[in-house]
Amino acid sequence: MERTLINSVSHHISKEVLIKGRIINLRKMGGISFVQVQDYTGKIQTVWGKEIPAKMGDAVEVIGFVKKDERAKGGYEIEGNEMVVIATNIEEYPFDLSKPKLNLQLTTLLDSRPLSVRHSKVQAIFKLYDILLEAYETAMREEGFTEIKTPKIIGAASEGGANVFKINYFDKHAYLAQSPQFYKQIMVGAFERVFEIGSVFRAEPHFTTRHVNEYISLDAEMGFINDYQDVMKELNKTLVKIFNDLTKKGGKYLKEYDVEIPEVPNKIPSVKLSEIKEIIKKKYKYEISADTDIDPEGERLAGRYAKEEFNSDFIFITHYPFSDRPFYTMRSKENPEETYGFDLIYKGMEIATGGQREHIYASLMKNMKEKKVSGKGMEFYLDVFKFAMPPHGGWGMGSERIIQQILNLGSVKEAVLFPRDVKRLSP
RNA sequence: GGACCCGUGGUGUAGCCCGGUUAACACGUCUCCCUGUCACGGAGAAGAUCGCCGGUUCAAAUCCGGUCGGGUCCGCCA
Repeated sequence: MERTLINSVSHHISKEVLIKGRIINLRKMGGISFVQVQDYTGKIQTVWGKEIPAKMGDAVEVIGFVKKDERAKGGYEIEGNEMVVIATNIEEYPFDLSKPKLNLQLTTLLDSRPLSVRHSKVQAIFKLYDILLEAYETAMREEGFTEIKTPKIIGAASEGGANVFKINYFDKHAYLAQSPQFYKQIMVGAFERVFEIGSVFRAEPHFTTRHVNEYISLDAEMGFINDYQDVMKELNKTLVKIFNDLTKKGGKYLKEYDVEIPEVPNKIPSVKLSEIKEIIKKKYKYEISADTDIDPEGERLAGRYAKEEFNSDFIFITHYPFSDRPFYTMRSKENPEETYGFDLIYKGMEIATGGQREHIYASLMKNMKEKKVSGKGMEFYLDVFKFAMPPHGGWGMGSERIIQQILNLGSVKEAVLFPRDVKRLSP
């Protein structure tokens, strides 16, 4: 007998079907029992008037008659005739999968990830993430971007910092890429518009709910731009598409977390860093010192300002000082202490960084000198600027942070299947 | 790197400040009852040397010291 997938059971009313899946709820009521079975397409209730050979969590095959019944969730159920246990638990589950909420400590949730991902509320996170990845890819392709994959084992740190993992590489040392920056810029010279969905590694010992040491960055880089605003417009357009898709295809997953996604504005408000500091000081009586970047509390307040003033969950902050940005950032023509670099704040948290890059070889050299970047090991990158690189820019966006913010997750680690942090290398 | 916080049955918590008979509650597990449950309901049972070591005390989950493990915020970032 052919297997029927649970989401198409309704097409087989009054017929006998075979379903396969996992028992995710089991209610014995005496003479009648209800067994909820889940496969990769959905859940359905099966009803039994006899003894059931399986227990909670078992993988089973069920043969039974499909009938419409308003008493069952979803309106359909299967009157079970035969149940075969395909695989059984030889140990007790460490927590109860049948409850709508798992109610676990983050540590427990992650330690038992192989089992906690079996809970539908946990699955919702990763189903939504799946939609996000597809949406980003589709949106970028529609805009003429070519998907690239760049090396994650590299010979020199792309941003000079000390925050790279050093690894052994045969008889040499190598580093794990903390960004595809150099490679995506190089590829602008070939394909003009490129994007990458890939892992980045950061060796920073942070202990927060918004950091992990390995995450998936949604990168893009585009050429022949007029200015940094072209980049922001493109990112804006991409976000509109992504969030539309998440709303359209992710409804049932969003519902698990009781959230709705408001529309992304067609023009996300944009404020200069120096201005937002003034606004936050005046409006919320919170002062950020003039010579530093905006701090997390400042970001939260910037998010609040965007909501109150523009009814937007998003806000761009532009013109970061050159001292805070990497050497390849294009400096402002009006004020060389400022750059054409921006951050994107979503619901009070930074989710993307981008900007226009310096494409003139001589200026790049000058900037490196000022920042005391040696350039050793990155000649392959620097030299490409001797060969007519067009004005260009791009962004890097934290994919897991988007999901964290959409679902209001307590930690970004909930949005990473097997997160890596200072303490966690397993599972 | 700086500051703060937490370790109690399988899970989530209470008790700790103000030391005192069988360490409490909820969920799960096991046994029994239940023909419309889906946070089912009812009756009963098992399950914890309170992270570890030492000290104070007649008496320590509780107070003190050490140690190990973990977390949060800040810095930095996505």
